[in-house]
Amino acid sequence: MHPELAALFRSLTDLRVSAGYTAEAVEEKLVMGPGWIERFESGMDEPSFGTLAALLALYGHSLSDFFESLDFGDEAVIVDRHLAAEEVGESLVLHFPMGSHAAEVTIPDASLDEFNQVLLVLRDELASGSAREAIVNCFLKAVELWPHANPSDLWYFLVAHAYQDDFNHPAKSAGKDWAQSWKRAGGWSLEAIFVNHYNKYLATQGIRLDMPAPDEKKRLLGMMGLTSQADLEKSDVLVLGKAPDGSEHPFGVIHVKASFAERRTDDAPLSAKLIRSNYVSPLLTMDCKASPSAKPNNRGELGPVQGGLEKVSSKRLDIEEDRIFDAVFVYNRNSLPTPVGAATAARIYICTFADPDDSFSRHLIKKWKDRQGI
Amino acid sequence: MHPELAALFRSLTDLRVSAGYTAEAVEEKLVMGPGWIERFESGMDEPSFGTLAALLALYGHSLSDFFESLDFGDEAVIVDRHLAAEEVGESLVLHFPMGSHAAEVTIPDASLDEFNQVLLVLRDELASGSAREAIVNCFLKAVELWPHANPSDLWYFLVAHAYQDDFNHPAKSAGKDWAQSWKRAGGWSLEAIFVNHYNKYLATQGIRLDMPAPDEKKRLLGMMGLTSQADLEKSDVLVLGKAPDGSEHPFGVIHVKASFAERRTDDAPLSAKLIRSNYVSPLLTMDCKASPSAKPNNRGELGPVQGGLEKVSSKRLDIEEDRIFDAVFVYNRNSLPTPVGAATAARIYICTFADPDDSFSRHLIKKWKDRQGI
DNA sequence: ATCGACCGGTCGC
DNA sequence: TGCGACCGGTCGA
Repeated sequence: MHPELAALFRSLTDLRVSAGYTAEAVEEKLVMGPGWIERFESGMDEPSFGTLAALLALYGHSLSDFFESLDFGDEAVIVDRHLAAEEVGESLVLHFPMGSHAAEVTIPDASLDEFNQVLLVLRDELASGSAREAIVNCFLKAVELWPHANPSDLWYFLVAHAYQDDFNHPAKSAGKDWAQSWKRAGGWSLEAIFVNHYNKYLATQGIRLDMPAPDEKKRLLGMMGLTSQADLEKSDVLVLGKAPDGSEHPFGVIHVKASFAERRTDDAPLSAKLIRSNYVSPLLTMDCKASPSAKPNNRGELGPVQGGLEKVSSKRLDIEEDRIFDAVFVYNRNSLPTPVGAATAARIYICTFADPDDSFSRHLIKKWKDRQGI
Repeated sequence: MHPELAALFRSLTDLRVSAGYTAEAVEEKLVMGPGWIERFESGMDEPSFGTLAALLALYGHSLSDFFESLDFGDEAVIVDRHLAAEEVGESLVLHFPMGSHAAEVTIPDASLDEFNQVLLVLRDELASGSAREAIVNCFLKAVELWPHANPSDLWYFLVAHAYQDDFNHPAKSAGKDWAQSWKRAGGWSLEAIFVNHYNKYLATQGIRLDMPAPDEKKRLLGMMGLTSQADLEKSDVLVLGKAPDGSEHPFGVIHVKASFAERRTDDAPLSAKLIRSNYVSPLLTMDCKASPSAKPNNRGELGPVQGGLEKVSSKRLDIEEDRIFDAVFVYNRNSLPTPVGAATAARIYICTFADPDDSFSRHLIKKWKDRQGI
């Protein structure tokens, strides 16, 4: 909030006292929980026009009286946005609300100009095209400009919050719950991001990722012996390999998740079937998770590695011991991979978007070669 | 929005035109998606103070000038709330935002006075006690006052929205994301509601529902042969029965869900183990689900029954064919139960909160008797 | 402090 | 059209 506006709201106290009301009396009159009047008067929260008008009416004042003394001075008046950015030295600092905190996150070696390029991709494509295209292209622009940054941070702190800023969307879609919309559109976009990022390189290896339409998906899953409705609904991205004779054969399913929570077990039944039939069944995840904080740390949910003194999370054990996926590829640099040499049932790898020739590609290539008996 | 305030916002058009700006030019200057200026000027959306101040600054005006002509006249100025109610004839009409709609839902044979009693329970307990107690007591008050109403509607349209109204909470918790808070606190409260509602009656039958602390829960699950960490984390409410010698024995787990979505399969592995060991493993659910609409219909997610012409949902088949729970008790009068006489693997029953001696209680009592070999 | 499960508006099919 | 899976702030343990 602009400091002059905050100062003006502080003057509400005098108006209230002059009118002979205690804060509690006003809260009771307006049927509010305790403490709201104090918060408005301290400038901590901004009342809506309706609420402010109701308060002033109670105190015998008008909105016009009230704003008479307001002078923003030389300081720029800025629109309040869900996500704002500033350049600090060589870094970019993102500002956004997180729970009750005004959070800030630093993207090193990044400029405001680059930030605006990334944001512009989102805004322009949201105005003209589909949400999925907008999110995919915005994120891919971000990892292209900042290959050194943590992809999970760009996803969780930048793209997610930019998407949830009302004003980045065309006004015709106003009223949407952008947090819920992000879950749907973001989750779906993430699948497309991986397909988009890996396919050009994988094509050189005779492999292709695909998100086919339901009928084609059903046909391909059928070729892998998966015929249930649940398998159809749970499978995200299919993996296809080209045989020496040029024919294409499905040989696995990629599971995609922005974050884990308890939802990691959703895909387990399908994954178990794939693994039993010697198909690939890896999970690709941003492993986004931070506690609300003024300086949030996107530490992910996988926790410490096995063999140390700290408690090992059930999420890590599901993978490294129970092998609910045949491998997990995490695009969060803060997450801890399975240590090299550890004898686990399945492994966690850390990846970035810097080069598609990475451990995930090699996982697919190896399996495709193995299946062909080479 | 108050009509006078909407009229005032419409005057923004003149100020903008006088200042020589097109709507598009302002959107570009303030880095907004297309259409926002028109929405503000049409009174469809309320700008924040910061946004309004930025617009007026651009047009060479001040907030004080702007509000000078505002006169609310005789019409009452009311605070804008997330949930509002009015009495229409013998009914209560609830108003709340739902997606881009201003939604309304009618509770028949209910008064504004009763509504305020229900709301007061919530507000007072949120101010002084825990969120769980507040939600449990608010809902139980609602079903006590309105036993004829659809419990799922009271949960989903009344308690949920009342909880998500910032002003029903003490201001010290401002800034919370109440929609997310509702998911956590509401889901947990729902378990307590069932325990609270059924335990008095079940005690007369030697049965008790319990939500024990982790150590005790672990011990009781162990008695049923459930020792994994996942089973511990997934089990909500335990069912205990009293043997003729007075000793208490766990004989099942109650699964509780406000709504299904894809999350219904989360509990399936635990439930399968319980069923194999001849323990009870029912699901209790509000089956809340409505499409966003001006007149939302909380139709639930179970869809049409088997044997008709319409497509049967996989949610229904999971239960009636795959028996992922040994029975499902739905507190939504709009949901369709398994027809009497249908030969299904497990059944869906509709319940209310009018009398705890219902099909759910009988399900537990029968199983406890069977297990004792009576 | 860390770790866990809670759920519902969204939007493609 | 209605059904389906998408996910993250919350808050007890």
